[in-house]
Amino acid sequence: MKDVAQHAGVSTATVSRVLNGHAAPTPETRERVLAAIEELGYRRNALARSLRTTSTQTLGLVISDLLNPFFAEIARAVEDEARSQGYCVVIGNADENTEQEATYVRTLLDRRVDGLLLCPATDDPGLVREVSAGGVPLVLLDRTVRGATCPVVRADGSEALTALARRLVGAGHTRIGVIAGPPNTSTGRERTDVLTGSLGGLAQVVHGDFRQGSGSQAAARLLDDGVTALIAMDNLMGLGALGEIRARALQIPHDIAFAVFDDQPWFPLLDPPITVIAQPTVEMGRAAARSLLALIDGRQPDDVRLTAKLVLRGSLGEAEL
Amino acid sequence: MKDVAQHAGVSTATVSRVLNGHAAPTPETRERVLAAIEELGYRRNALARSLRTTSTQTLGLVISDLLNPFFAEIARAVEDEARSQGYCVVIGNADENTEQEATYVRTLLDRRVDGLLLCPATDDPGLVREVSAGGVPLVLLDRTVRGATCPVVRADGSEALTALARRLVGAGHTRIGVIAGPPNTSTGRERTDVLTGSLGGLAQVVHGDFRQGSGSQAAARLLDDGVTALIAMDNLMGLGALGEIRARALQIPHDIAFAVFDDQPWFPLLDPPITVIAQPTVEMGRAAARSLLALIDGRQPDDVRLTAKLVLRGSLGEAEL
DNA sequence: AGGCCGTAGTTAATCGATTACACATGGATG
DNA sequence: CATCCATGTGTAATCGATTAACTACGGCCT
Repeated sequence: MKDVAQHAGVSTATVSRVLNGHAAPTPETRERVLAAIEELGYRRNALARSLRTTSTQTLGLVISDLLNPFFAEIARAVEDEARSQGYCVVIGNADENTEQEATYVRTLLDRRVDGLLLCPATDDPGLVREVSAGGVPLVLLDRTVRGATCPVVRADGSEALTALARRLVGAGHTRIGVIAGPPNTSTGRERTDVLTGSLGGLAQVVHGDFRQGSGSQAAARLLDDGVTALIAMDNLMGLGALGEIRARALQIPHDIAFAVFDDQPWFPLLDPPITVIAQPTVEMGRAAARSLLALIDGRQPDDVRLTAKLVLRGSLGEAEL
Repeated sequence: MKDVAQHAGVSTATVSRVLNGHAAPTPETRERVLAAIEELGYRRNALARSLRTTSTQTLGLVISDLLNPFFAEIARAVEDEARSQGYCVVIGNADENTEQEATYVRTLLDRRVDGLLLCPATDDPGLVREVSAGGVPLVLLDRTVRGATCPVVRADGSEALTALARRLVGAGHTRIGVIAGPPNTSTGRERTDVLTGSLGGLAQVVHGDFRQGSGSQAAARLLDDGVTALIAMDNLMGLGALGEIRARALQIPHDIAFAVFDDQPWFPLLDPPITVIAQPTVEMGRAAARSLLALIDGRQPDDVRLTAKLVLRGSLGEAEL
């Protein structure tokens, strides 16, 4: 910057003013400065700027698993919204691992992100407290924690799940396998509670960890137990379950009715296409980013609760008639 | 930091020494400092540190499309490797868009990443030159640009593609539809050249843009033209093509032979399972991160060329006998 | 003419770290 | 006993920006 100033025959203060679009500089000086910048190929050091202004124009996003397309879509949406407001997003991948999650959150705080979006790996409020204590704006996304005091953005699947339950019961299923998420995550617990609640005593629950492997194992257990319907509580466990179903050469829906929480572009391509509960991922991501930016802005955004929708495609068989 | 120093009755220099594990401080002073840090909940400002040391311990990764699982896997691998060496990764999503790509690259440079991994959207060397001119370590990943002078990490599909071509020809296919990537990307061009080359005059090529929509459109065109085999040059276009095939109620492999470049976890679940050319995504990501770290370290890593493998699963029909 | 004001630009303090250099202390050496 | 060195710590310059406070200049009013 000193070089630019010298080159243009002004002081660094003037260069800074030009760069920040302040009122002061004459159009003529402005020109000279811009020319010097151009000529020297100068780019301002964002680190120094941030140090001085205590604003990085950066949001942190810590998600549970980058390989899960659900989170990838969310990340994408967050990024879009943030960029449109001049913010940049740093993504941290916690891998459904509490320790890695904490490490990432701390790294992001150390780098002074202006705000943090977190999809907590568990419902333990420890980490959230730590962030709040540091006074950094925080919004929870998809999942919440016990006694959360910050804004939360999530999808509500209750309606869709009860509708699904009603159909299964109506079609005469009496042994319904539920591949549930981890009970120490809000989404894992809530979805399962709603579904088993509406199924009365017909549900058989096995807990997985929101990953493919646990999906196949859970499916194997439940199929051994003789269930006639299988519901996976997220797309990765659904993928695992489908693998197990295929390995046993079972026909959907004839041998087994099947549905998944989370939609994926390839679900309609299966035969039959898979019935799902679709979450509005893009809207979730955008809403979360907006809430966080509002918070950074000093406003106090409300919680956002979007609704997930049951999409019937055929994998439930007669339950869809 | 001043507070910590005061609290421990030492100078900031000593605090800094403790923090950086320098030899100097007495075990006893060290203890006092650590206690003060603990008590005050002090966390050091990474911005200030980076400003002074001119090292951010951060790698930039600009990928073409976060929603493409191929890139998501790569990102994941890069991140793993980087973290294991104490580096953090900032991901930028270019969305197969040159302008957004340039914006992201510049943002990352402004934030003084220690090195940059780039999956270039086109083979235009402009942006690469700009980065090199700035003296920032750069490694290209998956794709290269014309006249690249920096290390490149990619997968070589030539062998797999010729093997695939041989099988198609051997099975008697005479009209083979190729859903190609954009000709201004190295992967788009090279894959297509190899395949059409080994197919003699039997190939019919339609160019897509590595996204789902273009895959369905290209498939529609080619199917209208009466091809008996369809090869998609990446997984998203493959997804689109499958949609079109399904919409027309065509049977694979009876009505149409089908294969895709890129593997995906759900390909084995289709009926029949889809034959693919699988790229070693994880190894690519790790290798790229390693190369970049070597470059940052002042070493001069070689280009890395891994091989993609043909995985036969049944969607080619008799071509697989 | 003298006082006042607005404008364009400069000087220098500051953000929070790192680190070269200076300094003090104490034990070993000639 | 003076000298020297090793060791642990403090002082202050520095990284590259922003910005409050100040100066210089010219015109306007009375």
